[in-house]
Amino acid sequence: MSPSKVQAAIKNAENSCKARGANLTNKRKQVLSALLQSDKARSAYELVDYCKDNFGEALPPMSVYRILDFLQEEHLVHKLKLANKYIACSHITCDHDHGVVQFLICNKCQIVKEITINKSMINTLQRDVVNAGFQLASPQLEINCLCHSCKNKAA
Amino acid sequence: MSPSKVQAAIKNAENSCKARGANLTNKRKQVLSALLQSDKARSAYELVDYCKDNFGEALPPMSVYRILDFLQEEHLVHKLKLANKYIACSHITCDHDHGVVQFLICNKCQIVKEITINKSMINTLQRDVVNAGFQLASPQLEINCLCHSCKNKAA
DNA sequence: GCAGTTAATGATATACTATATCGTTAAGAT
DNA sequence: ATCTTAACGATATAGTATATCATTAACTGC
Repeated sequence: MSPSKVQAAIKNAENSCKARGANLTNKRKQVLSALLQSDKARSAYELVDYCKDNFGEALPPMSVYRILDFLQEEHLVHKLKLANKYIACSHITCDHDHGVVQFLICNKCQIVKEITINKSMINTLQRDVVNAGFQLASPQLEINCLCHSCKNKAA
Repeated sequence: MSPSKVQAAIKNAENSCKARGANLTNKRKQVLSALLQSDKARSAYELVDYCKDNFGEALPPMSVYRILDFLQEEHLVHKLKLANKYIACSHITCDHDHGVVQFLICNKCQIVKEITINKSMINTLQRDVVNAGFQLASPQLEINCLCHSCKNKAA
């Protein structure tokens, strides 16, 4: 994402936090912008390194985890459990309705692609899940995939 | 699963391994039966404890991981990445066609429920994924859920 | 402004998940 | 019987995450 877009997204996030009575501090902004700048998901320890390299901040892992918790509570960041990595929520920069977004995660290189699928599909799935006595944690699924480039390498 | 069913499943697994030129050793059987006996997914270290308690075997973690790798290669065990835990593949005990099985994983208690969904749904998803330049690693999805019991506790 | 309180961060320890590597034992083949 | 490979043991270490207690910063009411 371009620097100006990152700045805009941070500004939006700041306002959204303020509206909820929360405080987007400098360090929290750093972690969020590290995720916004990245085209792929980052692990907590990668964020530690990133902040050290780019902001000169010796942010310890514990702080990064705390900040990630905060950002998740504010719905600014999402944890991909399939990869044990974190991404900035896409709605930060684009809030008009795109349908239902799903995460495709490459099992090899862990690049993440977000695709939109038909809403009725998720509704159907949701019904099946409820019939089984469960409920969806989120309409966004994490889907184990292989990306095109890794598929070619594997061949 | 009842002890007799576990025994039957182990027997099937043994034959399937033999047919593929692999060897289902005693320790591998122990790990597999630990998973078959469980109604929920188990972590590698839980399996270490289970084998110690139930078979008197001091199976070190490294061995359990090796055995899990083997069992996955033989398609007897599946790793749930959402939970970092392992389950016995359901087709071991029941091989007739049930449609497409999906894993519902409770984010709180990590109980796992397998449900069957309409095959056309997965086909549609698959098409979307391919259009995005990716491919599904498996038709079985891991789905972040909340189970009924944990939902009630939370309320 | 300042004491009291809460929010944020620092520091340290430790748990949990997983892999790398090298050595040893057991099983099967010629 | 030796050779070879598969299986397993032992140890070290990497990677992910949480618990806990101390300190600092920010905010509140007076």
